[in-house]
Order: sequence, then C-alpha cells, then structure tokens
Amino acid sequence: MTSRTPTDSARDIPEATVARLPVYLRALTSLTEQGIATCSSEELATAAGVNSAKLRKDLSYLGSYGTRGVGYDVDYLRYQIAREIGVTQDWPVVIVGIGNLGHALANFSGFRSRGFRVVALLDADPARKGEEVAGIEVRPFDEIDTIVRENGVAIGVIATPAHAAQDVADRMVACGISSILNFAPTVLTVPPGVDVRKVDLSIELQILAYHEQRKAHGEPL
Amino acid sequence: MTSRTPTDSARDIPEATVARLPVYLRALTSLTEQGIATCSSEELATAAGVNSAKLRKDLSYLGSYGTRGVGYDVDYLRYQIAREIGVTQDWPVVIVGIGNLGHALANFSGFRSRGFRVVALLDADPARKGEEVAGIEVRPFDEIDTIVRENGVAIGVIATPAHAAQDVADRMVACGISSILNFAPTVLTVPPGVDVRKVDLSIELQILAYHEQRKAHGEPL
DNA sequence: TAGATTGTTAATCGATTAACAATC
DNA sequence: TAGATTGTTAATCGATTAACAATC
Repeated sequence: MTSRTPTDSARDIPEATVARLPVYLRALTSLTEQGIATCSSEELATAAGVNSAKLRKDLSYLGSYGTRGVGYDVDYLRYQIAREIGVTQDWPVVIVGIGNLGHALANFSGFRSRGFRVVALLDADPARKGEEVAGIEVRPFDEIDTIVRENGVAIGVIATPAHAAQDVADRMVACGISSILNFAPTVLTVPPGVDVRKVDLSIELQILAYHEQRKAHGEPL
Repeated sequence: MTSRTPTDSARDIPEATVARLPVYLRALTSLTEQGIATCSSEELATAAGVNSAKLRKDLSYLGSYGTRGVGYDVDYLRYQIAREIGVTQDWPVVIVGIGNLGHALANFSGFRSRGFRVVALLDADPARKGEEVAGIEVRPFDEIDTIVRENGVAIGVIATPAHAAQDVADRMVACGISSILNFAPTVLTVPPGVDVRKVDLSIELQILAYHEQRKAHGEPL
C-alpha cells in the first residue's frame, strides 16, 4: 500500500484480489456452518482453493484482521470481507430477458443469501406481462425507468438474446444503472464509469477445449 | 516465442491469450455475417472489445496470418483460430443436473454452433428418466460411465446444487472426463491433469457490487 | 519462554502497452 | 514509390510466490 489515511479505510485493492474476496466470503460461510470459529490462513486457503501466501497477501489489502500465532476469527473476518465488498446490505437488481436463462437466474436462491434482491423481471414481450416467475411478476421492459428510480437499482442483469443486448444496455445506462452483468454472447459498448462483466458459456467451453486438445496430443501437463 | 520446430505448430500460448481467442472467433463470425471479407487489426480489435496492440500480440502467438499494409482475411483467420482452439470438430459434452439452469444450458443454441454437442442430460433423480429437454432424453446419472465411453466425452458440465457437485466431479473424473465446467457455487477438488473452470453468478455480482459501492462514495473512476 | 502463524518484503513471473521496423 | 498495417521489441505494469521478521 502506498499511502493511507485513517479515514479511507482501504484503497487500491488489486482487481485480482477483488475477484477472490467473494470466494473467501463463501469459504468462511461454509466454515461457520461447520461450526468452526477460528481458522488459519492455511485452512481458509484450502477451503477457498488458493495457496495461503496469496490469501494472506489478499487479506493484507483489507487490514490486519488476524492474530499472529492464532489465525482468524471466522465470523469477524467474514464480516470484514462482506463490508469491504459491500454486501452487508442488499443490492436491488433487475433481470431483463425472461427466457430459459432468465428463469434460472430468477430462481437462483444464492441471490438473496449473498447480498442481492431481485426487484423486477423485465421482458420485451408485452404478452408476458403479469406472468410470475419465482414469485416475482414479469413486467414490460418499458417500465425499467420507473422501476430503477423507485428502487434505486444500480445493477442490471442482461439475459436476452445477443441481438437485443446492446439496446437493453443502452436503456439501462440511460436510466442510471452503472453496473451490468451480461449473459448475452456479445460485446457491449458502454460509457466510461459503467462496469460490465460478462458470463459466457461458450467461451468457457472453448477454453476447456483448447486445453483438452493439447492433452489429447500428448503434450506435457 | 522461445523456440519452435516446424512440427509443433504453435506452443506456449499464454492463458490470457487463450481466453481471448474465443472472443476473436466470435467477432470474426460476426464480420463474416456482415459480409466483410477483410479487416485490419484495429477493426477486429474494436469488434472484440480490446485494443489493437493486444490483438496483434495475441495473434502473433498463433503465427503470421495477416498481410502487412492490408490486414486479415476474415474467413482464413477465423479458420486458423478455430483450429488452434480445437473447435473445427464438435466436442461431445454431458450436462449433469437438469434443474432450471440445466434446462437453460440444454436449450442454449450456442453449443452447436460453436463446436459442442450435448450427447446426454443426466439427473440423479430416477423419476426424471425419459423426460425430454431440448429434444434430448434425460437419463439417470448412473449411466454416465457408459455414455462417456460410448461417445468419447471429454468435457462435463455440472449444473447441480452445490452439495452434489464434488461427488459428480469425482464420478466424471473416474470415468475419464478431464475438463469440467462448474456452475455449482463450490470449490471442486480434482486430480492433476483435470481442468476445471467455474461460472459463478454471485461472485460476478459481488465484484460489481464492490466497484458500485466505491462509485457511490465519490471515489475517482 | 517456545511454538505457531500472521503480515510484509522482495524476487519472480506473466500480461499489457506503445512504438516502430519490416514489408505488403 | 508512398501509404498502410502487420508482427515484434522493449518498457511498464500488475500478480504471484517464497521466505521470514514480527508478534501473539
């Protein structure tokens, strides 16, 4: 860390570390459920699937939440990481595109338990209005402005076909959403200040295929 | 590139590059569909959402498939990348866990068009035997050994609840699968030589939440 | 105190980027 | 030839890792 004042509690956390914090959070939750109150960096690292040097380095960006010679208090560390990520309160989320994938996302129970709350399901097809999925009413896409404003939505999920995704993203940005999780297999263009993350099934499979192909040809591991 | 013999056509492609090749592939397909036969690194980079220096560096690991002063032949480059990734033939794939997500995956049309073929849908619940999803019969999980052997399956997709995922992975590995795409929110332990990639909705959302939280607090972008 | 384990340092490794020589 | 654009170099930046001093 270069410089820190007491007020800006934690700055400059590397992206690679940010991406692992949710993994640590989950591992800690799992330890709590097993009734484990204290753990070493070695134990937590194993539960999270990383090595302990990386874990300690990552945690060092947040502060000093362990005790030398002892380890970490599971609940305390869990809370500190949750606070750092920002999931001590719920984030309202909208899902756009209620096809097969949208259905699956709406029904995903991990949402609620991990700091997110689906406030609306939106679909471009007006005929679907009033339909209910996972106890949430499907509403017309045009209502997005109202819904975002009324609920203070900052995060949007795109589960539409590829051809519709850019328009949906534009509309999301226009009504104030500044973080987008995109499941549509297309590159989105958004203004600076808007974060986009993508989840792409066929890209993941192709990465596996690349390595698989090399295994098959007798390459060294 | 350190050293290459004529026979080992392309070695030592960095992981970061491998992860982007599918993105280039998609961008090239899209250019073809637009009737564009030739493109510069700048144009392709824009379509893929990266900068042109990175694109050229990435392509340089595969070989020299462009023409200085001219650019790339879209179809030719597309084929070369597809060959490098290994998606010039179809890869047989099994999906385990036919809940909401499994349904969505089974119906995902991008599978077929991008080098993969779902040969079986497997579910632990014997009552679901005979059910049909996306024109594919749901079969009991126990038949996995037969199915993998008969179809030469190397890639498995796990779409089960978290608590079942490790058992499914063990069973996949036991019958010869060496690449796993895991949608269950849990860390999988597998032997060396087996590749696992994970897709995790709540982790992606938490990464967005972290950045969103900082925006809200007036941090610089 | 002795043993254990954190938090940090410093070295290494890998990825990105800008610039430009090569060359169509 | 002149203009355009690739493929490569080298510098920079960020991530990982091992080792260990600090300290409970």
